[in-house]
Amino acid sequence: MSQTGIPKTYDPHAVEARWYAEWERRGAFEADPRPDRRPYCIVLPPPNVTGALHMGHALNGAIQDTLVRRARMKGYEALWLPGVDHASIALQNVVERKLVREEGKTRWDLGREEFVERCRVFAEESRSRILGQLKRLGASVDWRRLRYTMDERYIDSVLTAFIRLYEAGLIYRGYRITNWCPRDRSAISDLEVNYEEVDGRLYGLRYTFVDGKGPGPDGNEYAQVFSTRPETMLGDVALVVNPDDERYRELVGRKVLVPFVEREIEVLADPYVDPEFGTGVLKVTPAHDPNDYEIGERHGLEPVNVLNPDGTINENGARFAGMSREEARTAVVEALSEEGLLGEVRPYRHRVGHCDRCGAVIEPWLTEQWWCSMRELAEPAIEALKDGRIRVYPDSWRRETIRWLENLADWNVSRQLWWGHRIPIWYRDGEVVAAKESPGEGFEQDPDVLDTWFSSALWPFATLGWPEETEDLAYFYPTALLSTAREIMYLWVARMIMTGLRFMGDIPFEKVNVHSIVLAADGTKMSKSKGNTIDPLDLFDRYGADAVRFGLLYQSSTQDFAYSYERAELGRSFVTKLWNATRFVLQYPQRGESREASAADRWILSEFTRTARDYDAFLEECEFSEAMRLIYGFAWNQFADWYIEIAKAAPSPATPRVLREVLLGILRLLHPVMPFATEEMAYVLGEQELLVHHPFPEYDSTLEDEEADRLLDRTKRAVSAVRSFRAESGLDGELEGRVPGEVDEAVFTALSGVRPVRSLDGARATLTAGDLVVEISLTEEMRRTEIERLRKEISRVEDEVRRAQGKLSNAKFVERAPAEIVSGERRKLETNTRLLKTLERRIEEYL
RNA sequence: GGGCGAUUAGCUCAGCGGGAGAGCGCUGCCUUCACACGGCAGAGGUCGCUGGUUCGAACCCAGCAUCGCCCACCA
Repeated sequence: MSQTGIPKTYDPHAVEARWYAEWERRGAFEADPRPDRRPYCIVLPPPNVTGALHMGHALNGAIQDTLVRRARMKGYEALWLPGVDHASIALQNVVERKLVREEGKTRWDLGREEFVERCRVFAEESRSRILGQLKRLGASVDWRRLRYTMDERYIDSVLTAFIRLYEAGLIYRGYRITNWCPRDRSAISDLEVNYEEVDGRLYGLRYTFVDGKGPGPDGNEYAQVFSTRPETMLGDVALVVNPDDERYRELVGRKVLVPFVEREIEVLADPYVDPEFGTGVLKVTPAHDPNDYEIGERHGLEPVNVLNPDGTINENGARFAGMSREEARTAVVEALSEEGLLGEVRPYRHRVGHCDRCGAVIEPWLTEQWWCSMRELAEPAIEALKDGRIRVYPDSWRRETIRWLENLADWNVSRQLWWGHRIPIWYRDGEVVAAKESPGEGFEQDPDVLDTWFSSALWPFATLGWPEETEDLAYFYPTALLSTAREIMYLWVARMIMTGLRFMGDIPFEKVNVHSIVLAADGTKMSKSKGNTIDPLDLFDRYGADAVRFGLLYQSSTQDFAYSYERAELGRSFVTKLWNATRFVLQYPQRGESREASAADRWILSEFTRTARDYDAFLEECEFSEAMRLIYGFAWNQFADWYIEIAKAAPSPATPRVLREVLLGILRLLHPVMPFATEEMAYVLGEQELLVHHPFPEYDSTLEDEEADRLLDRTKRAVSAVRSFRAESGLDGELEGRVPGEVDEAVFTALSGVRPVRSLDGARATLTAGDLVVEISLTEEMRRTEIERLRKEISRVEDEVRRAQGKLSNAKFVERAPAEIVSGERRKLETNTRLLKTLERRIEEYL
């Protein structure tokens, strides 16, 4: 404790909870349509109600909160709209695992209704935890407007969207090869499959001829193909070779036998086959491979399905029926081997699809699903990205998204899950009706639910009331910005653009900020299984929410970054520094004179307003790291290190006023980033109004003062030169010296400890700092060391002169370099030449 | 197989055409009345490699190396 009665170190814990409650109590984050103000809206990417917030949420929360608080201070009616996502497949997975773990039951043991109820309850609990975490972060969201993808109005939006697309012919039902997850017993979309390299095997499979025409072209009694999934041979309906493959000309049209199932199939010709791969013969299993399905279509082959939804072999698999896919693979290979039908088995590294949610190996499988036709939806989205109506930071992601949209396949929107929005399609005796509720007696609803991203895709307008034409929607849509990690650019962002343009006739947001992914401290991805996750709440406890937020923004860029605790420490030190600056300013009387500002006063105001301008511009361009570096540098290195020191040593009548004004300005600039600590400091300073309601500092050209800037720049250099000299020579105490021209004499004298004298006789040190010279009187004993020092200085300045001369003597440089660069070199040459003469004169005098 | 990005001080990262920067760490001095989560002064980089463009390259271009990440139906 000090005389101010305020602790030296800022303690975030009590302060944070207190201010958040106060902001809420005063409705500081509430926003409603107001015609007299411009709207600014950010919709929070809804966290999944599956668990807790992670570092990505913390970073993105810090980004959004910073932008929305800044907009609020700038006088916008700023709405940050919160919400959570029911996360269909993810939540179902979590609940299913819990069920097995705690009760040893599956979802089928419970039945659909009971299971969905369990999901609902789990979501409820998880959701309240997440909301609490958002408050800890300081998120300035309007809690009155909290939305949930499973609340009644939202469900209505989802069903409306589905039905409209269905009626427009953009949603249709169709048999296709889909990505089937046997563990979830559901189809998933292309985007939910992760391909991983695995070490597998290529098995040689032999099919004996059954047409009695004798051996094949290679003299064998069989045709051989290579497959990574031998168990799928049970569903083979043909073999194919390339029509141009000379080796197999005679093979086309012959019949072979599929072992075990005893099916006779034909060898066909199809250009899809690559003669270079394996034997150049391919087996065709239309029900279990997308390419085979296409080949089957071309040749009018009937697919044979050999799998059950859970991945076991079905009745078409003869004696393998009932086995799991893995067991069947082993068994088929063994059986082939016994019958002499197994060819070469080679190790083979290839990519295998895994379920994004549960990790199970995906089975391409022929099923009937609901599809959303994408081309018509994608076109306007591509346009909006191309013509810049939607800007993306960084721009490279705009181009990536366009590319993705241009190559977009239809979207499988149905899932054979229980937790989610039930598809609003009803059947009765071959009749199919799209309706939110049962169209009448005897209708049965489609059992499937919608892809969770189908509902998320409507987020920016469904949360504002769509399909109703609400005032909110009219006022806040299109929203200002969407901030997200790039992982969900396609999964979510691209789809919001498509649905926004489709249903609202306008883009959903003007800007997209694609932020970094926060990696673990070792530079790898954080994952629970690796145990390298960092819990933001732990960080808040250790460093305070403001420090963590500052650290995250300081490190945020377009590049992924390994989380570094140092950045949180940096933030914490910064908060403490500001806290102590506040304590310092508090010692001054609140009423300051407004007249008689010194050069130093004018200088810090000039620096401040420029900082405010550039800082704001960085935030506008989502350059958070740059913005943090800038404000940190100003507050610490200019305001605290120089101006506060000047205020102590050489104050003017206006200094108390300027100190307070600049400190408050810094607090205002930083409030969006570090809301709690800055609010507390403003409060401690006696500000009546909540900082939340203060105006954001604007650039004021009348504060720019070139003369003061130049004077203080020179003064600071002169002071530093003396300090360096003191450190090197070990000279303490007061010195006598000549004040160089064009420096603030009072400041120079006070901070350097040099007492000004008119003229110096005898030994003296000649210090240089850029273009200025400081002379300090010395004792005779120091003459020797000064000569040494001067020699070094001379050699340094000589190098400078040579460098400039070299450049200027290059005719091409003078001719082709921009005029200001050339004149800049001339100026340097001049000042250094003058400096050199001075130094040489001194050394001559001493020798 | 395509595409994108990275490689800068011991560490984590900025800078992206005109003389190499920050934080942490390190060295020396300073317990001076805002702050030792501090002050002052320092040390420390042939900016991955090889070519090219340019009066001038860490920065632009090409190639190479290493490491990431996306996308793609080769059995």
